[in-house]
Amino acid sequence: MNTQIYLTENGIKPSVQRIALMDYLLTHKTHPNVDEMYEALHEQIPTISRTTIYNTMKLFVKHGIASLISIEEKNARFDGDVSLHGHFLCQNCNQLYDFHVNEKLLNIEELFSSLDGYNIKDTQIYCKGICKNCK
Amino acid sequence: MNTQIYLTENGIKPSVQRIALMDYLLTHKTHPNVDEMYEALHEQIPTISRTTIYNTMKLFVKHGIASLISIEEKNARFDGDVSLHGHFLCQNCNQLYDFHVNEKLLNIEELFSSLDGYNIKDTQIYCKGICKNCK
DNA sequence: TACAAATTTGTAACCATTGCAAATATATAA
DNA sequence: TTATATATTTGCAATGGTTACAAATTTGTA
Repeated sequence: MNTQIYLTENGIKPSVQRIALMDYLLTHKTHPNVDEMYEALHEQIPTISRTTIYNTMKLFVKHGIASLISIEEKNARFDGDVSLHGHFLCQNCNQLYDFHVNEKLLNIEELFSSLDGYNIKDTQIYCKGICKNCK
Repeated sequence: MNTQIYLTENGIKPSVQRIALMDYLLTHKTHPNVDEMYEALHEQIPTISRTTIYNTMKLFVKHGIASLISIEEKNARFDGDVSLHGHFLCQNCNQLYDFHVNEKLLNIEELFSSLDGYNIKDTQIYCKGICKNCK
């Protein structure tokens, strides 16, 4: 799917920087932080600034085409996959894994039965512990 | 239940500051941040410092008797209720609500079926949106 | 081409959190 | 009790991720 069209369809005017950032998110499932995106895009867009990345991520999150992952204390991470899935942070190797959430539990109404009448815009499921490789 | 015994049973040497902080967490379900705890305890313990609160919260979290809630970008919040439940942040009034998670879904194995072999120490479920009062 | 609006950029500030060493409190041994 | 070692607390300085802001650049439009 064309990234430029994807941005436009989601109400975001495409620019060189925005396209490059969304491309990066969609092709790197590493949940990058701002510094990692800066280092990665610096070569192809030498003038890119961290402020632009912060602004763009905020814009993406507002329009629902990126998720803010706040599982790490220090850094915000971002994910271009906005389908409901969980994130597991290994407290030993610091790697961040996606994990699948059983489809039959995706029914938010049932899972969060006490939130009737609340307008839920974003759901995040975080786990911390030790991963298989580090055990 | 006596807070001093509760700390001891969880491997934490009780001190005036630690007891006061755990007492505060257990009697105030407001998910306070460090500043709020500092302001609240300053009167009864005039010498208390923010560093002590940070250190103590880290200790509580490590021993599993408090949860770190990182749903807000700026501030860390803490919860003395470590049973699995969700947190909802209203993006309008900024209030943080607890919400009940259906008991039959508490089976982590089923919910997180793809995390077999991982040692899960902490699970957090966050939602953001607009609360009933603000709609 | 000229002008207006939107976007990007760099720098300075902000501020929550941590590092660190001195001060204080607590536990232990003689 | 007194002396000594250990643990805890404290205040201040430093860190570093994020944001504010205004200038510079790019884009859209007439």
